[in-house]
Amino acid sequence: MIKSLRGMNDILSDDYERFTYFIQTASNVATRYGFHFIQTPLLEETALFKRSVGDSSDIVSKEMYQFTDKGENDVCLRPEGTAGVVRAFIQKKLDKAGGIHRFFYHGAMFRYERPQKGRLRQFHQFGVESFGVESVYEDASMIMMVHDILVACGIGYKLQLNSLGCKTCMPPYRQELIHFVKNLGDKVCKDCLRRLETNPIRVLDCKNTTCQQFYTNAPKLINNLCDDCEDDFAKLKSILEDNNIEYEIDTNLVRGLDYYSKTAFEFISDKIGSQSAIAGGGRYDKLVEFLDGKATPAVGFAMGIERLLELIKMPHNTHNGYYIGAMDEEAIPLVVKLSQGKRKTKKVTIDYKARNLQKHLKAADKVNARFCVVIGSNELKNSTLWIKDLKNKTEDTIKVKDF
RNA sequence: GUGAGAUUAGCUCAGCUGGUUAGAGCACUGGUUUGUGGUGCCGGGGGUCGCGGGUUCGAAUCCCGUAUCUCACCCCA
Repeated sequence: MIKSLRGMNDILSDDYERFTYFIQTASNVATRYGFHFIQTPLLEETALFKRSVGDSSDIVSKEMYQFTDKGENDVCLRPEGTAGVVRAFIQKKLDKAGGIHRFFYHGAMFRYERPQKGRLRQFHQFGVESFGVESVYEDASMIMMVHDILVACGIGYKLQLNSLGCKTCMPPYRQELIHFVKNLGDKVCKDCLRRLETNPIRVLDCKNTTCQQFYTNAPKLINNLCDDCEDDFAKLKSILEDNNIEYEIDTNLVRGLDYYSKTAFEFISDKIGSQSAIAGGGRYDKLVEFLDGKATPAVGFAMGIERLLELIKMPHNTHNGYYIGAMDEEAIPLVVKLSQGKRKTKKVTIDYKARNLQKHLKAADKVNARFCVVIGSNELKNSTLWIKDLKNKTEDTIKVKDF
């Protein structure tokens, strides 16, 4: 038997219902915030991700589905959504056009990782990107949008907030931290030593308890922000408070992608295992310029759909549509004909075999039909239909032409 | 990439230290003799016990390998 590739799942029945319900709910919220749908290719030039996400990240250095296509192009399946949207934004010359451009997207992302709960090789994200707004109000608006989407889906969360600083305050801080950790020598774990080379800020988040003891006195970025970043962060907090969004400051929160600056946030859930991040995002003011566009401030977020599916509370499925069946072989053509008419407006399930009434009622139940219509010899003779409302438990016999 | 556990019917699982034709519940299907469901009764189909080797008179059961899943690390949404 041929099986799907590792970490690549089929989405069907209940999962698919929740999947589309989420996409629809999230899209509606994004639309109300003034965002427009954008679809970008699944396949992009590898260089796009190397430059935007950053060579140092695991995502780019070891998790990409990368290959050479028949035209000798170095390409890869997108591991995340932002880079493609930024590329499209620049390619369509919207950076030069100026003004504000707001997009949302959803689709498959690919990372060659070891699968576990909430982590797949092909997974789906819903995300938004906003270009041209420098104000921290937009950052707050992003967070409120995630809040609205999660609330609409009945999902509880915890919001963690941090500021990653900017070109002015981040690099000096990073040097200070590296210096601090290097002074500890080999007392810290080897993961931390590796992080020093790749993403030094990550050491603060190390789960090793002995490492944590050494880091209690480590310098914190939040105390080393420049005036501009400091002001924005304070403002962001007050906007969220004004709008009743609860948050906690997590000075160890780091975004794994190199392009983030200033606002960084993560929505987490304690109900889905160790892969607890259900949404993450922040500001990336330098990325457009970095990808050869005209400098444009930007902010965005992405949500992991598979992780959310476990948490979504769907509205209850109610009785809906018709079930039509026959108790006599000769009535089957009529069943088909009636269903074709009714299907112009309603959901109709039919059975091609003659069965007794009990079977039909059971089958109608099973497909969650509101009405069960049955044609027997009596009905056939009188040109009538027997129809039962399965919800209100009432029944009636009506003329075929009145159906 | 590292460590641990799992894999038996469509699903959830039982199957003792290796011993006849591998079981249950649910699901599916047929009947319940013209006529009332989601919640009755009686029957039926369905498994190369993840895959490949090995040990043995004999393997679902023991050993090795491999794949996948789960959990944790790592990473991140």
